[in-house]
Amino acid sequence: MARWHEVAQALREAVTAGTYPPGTKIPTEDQLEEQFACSRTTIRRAVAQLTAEGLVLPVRRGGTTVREHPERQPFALDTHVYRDELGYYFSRTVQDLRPVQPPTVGQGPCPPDVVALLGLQTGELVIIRDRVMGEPETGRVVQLATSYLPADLAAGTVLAEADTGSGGIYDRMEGELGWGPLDWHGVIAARAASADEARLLRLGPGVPVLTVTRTAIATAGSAEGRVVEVNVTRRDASRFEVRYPIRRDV
Amino acid sequence: MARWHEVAQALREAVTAGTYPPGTKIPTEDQLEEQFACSRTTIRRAVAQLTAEGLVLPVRRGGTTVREHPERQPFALDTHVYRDELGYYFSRTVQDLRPVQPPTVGQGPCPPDVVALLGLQTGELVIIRDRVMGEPETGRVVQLATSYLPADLAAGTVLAEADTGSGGIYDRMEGELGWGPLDWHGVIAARAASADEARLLRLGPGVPVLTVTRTAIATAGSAEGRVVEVNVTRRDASRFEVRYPIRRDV
DNA sequence: CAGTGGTCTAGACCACAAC
DNA sequence: TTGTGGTCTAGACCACTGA
Repeated sequence: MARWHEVAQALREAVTAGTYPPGTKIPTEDQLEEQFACSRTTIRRAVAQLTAEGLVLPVRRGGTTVREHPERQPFALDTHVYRDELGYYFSRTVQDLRPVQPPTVGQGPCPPDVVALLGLQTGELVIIRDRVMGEPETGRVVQLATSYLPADLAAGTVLAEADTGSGGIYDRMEGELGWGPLDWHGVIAARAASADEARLLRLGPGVPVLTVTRTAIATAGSAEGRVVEVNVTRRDASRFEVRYPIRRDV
Repeated sequence: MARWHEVAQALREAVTAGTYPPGTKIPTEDQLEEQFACSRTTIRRAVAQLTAEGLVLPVRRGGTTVREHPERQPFALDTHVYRDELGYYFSRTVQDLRPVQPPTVGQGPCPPDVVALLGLQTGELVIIRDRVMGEPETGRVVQLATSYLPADLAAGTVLAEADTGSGGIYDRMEGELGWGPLDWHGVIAARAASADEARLLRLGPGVPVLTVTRTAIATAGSAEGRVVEVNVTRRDASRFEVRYPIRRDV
C-alpha cells in the first residue's frame, strides 16, 4: 500500500475516532511530515484525499480544519409543485434559506451541459439568473441556483430584469407572456465542484456536489413546446441528500 | 492563475474541442511536460484534476485515455415497487444489467454510515450481500449493490445463504419469516468513490459516485418495526443521473 | 507580519500491463 | 521486455490571511 494511503487512513481514523473533533485543526503539514516521517509531498497527497472526501478543509494560514460531518440533511425531492399567492414552490421547505447576496442577472454564452436541454446551438446567448442562498443565522452559503433562459425568448422581457415581480418568473411566463401552463421535470446528478462552486460553498477542489436540474417547458403561446428555463441547483454532496418514499403499486 | 490550472484548462478545451476524441489517448506525461514547458509534477496535477472530473482515465503503461462522455444515462427513480411471479422490482429496467461475478455473501462489521440506518451499535455484525453488475455485451462493470442485514435477525436463516431462492430476500422476509408487508424508502446522495469502488468501476480516485440507498422496514412478526435491510447501489456519477417527473398539485 | 497551505522544480525508483 | 503512469524525496519560493 502506498505511503500516502497509509497516512490518509491513519488521519481518517484519527478524525472518526475523535482525536481531532469537528471544528478543530489537524497538525500542520510540517508537523505531520515529522510525525509520519515522510516528505511533505506525501502528506499533501494524503490530505488532498481527505479533502476530496469532504472530511477536512485546508485554509491558507488558517490550518486544516476537520469539517462538521453530521448526518446528511434532507433535501426534499420536489416531485410536486405547489402554488400559493406568492408563487410556485417545488419543495416544502426543509431548511430555511435566504439570499446571501442580491440575485444577479446577466447574459452570456450557454454552458455546454445546458445547451442540449434548452435545444439551442453551441455559443448561443442565454439569460443567466444567479442566486446564492445561505443559512439565515450564520450566512453560511449552502446552495447555489442558476437559471438559464433562451435569450431569443427572454431578452427584452421582464424575465431579463432583476426584479421579476410578485410570483417570480413562472407567474410572468404563465401570465403576461401566455406560455402556460408550464410542464416541469427534474434530474438529480452529481459531479465534481467547479472552482467557483468550491469557493462559494467552501469546499475543497474536486469535492462532489449534488445537482438538481429542473426544466420548464411551455405548452402554449409563442414559446409552445420550447424549453423556456433550465434551473440548476447545487449543494455540497457530503452534507445533503434527496429522500423519497417508495409506494407499493401491487 | 496557477500553472496547473492553465494546463488543465488547455487539456480540457482540447478534449471538448475534439483534438483528443473519446477513446483516444492524450500525450504521455513526458510529452506534455515538453509541450507545456513545465515539470512533470505540474502536468500530473493537471491530469489529476481532469481525472477527478471524469474526463480522462489514466492507466499504467496504457497511457491516459479520454473517456466516453455521452449524455448521462437515466437511472430511473424507484418511487414505486412492482411485483410479479419472479419477485419485487424497484425500477422499470432502463438498461439491462447482468451479474459480472456471482453474488457474494459474508458476515462482517457494519460500515459507519449504515449503523444508524439499521439501528445497531458500532461494531455489531451484519450479513453483507454483494452484487457486481455490468453491461451484458461488454461485461463492463457499471453498478455495485450491497445489502446489509442485521446479523441478529438474518444469521442462520435463508437470508444468509448464497441462494435465497425464487423471488429473493423480500419474498423470504414476507413469506417464511412473516415480517411483511415491508415498507421501503429511498435516499439519493453522492460521495467520492472508495478505493474499491474506483477499482471495480474503473474510476480515478476521488471521482464522485451516485448512491441510491433503499431501506426496508418490517411491519409484522419478530422483526416488527426493525430495519431489516439496507441496500446501497452505486454508479459512476459522470455517466448516470436520476430522472423524475414533477406533478402539479394545484 | 509571519506562518500556513499552494505551487513548482528536478530527479529518482518502482510496479504494472501492453506490446 | 519496456514504456507508462504511480510514488516519493528535498528543496525552494509564493500568496494569502488569521493571529
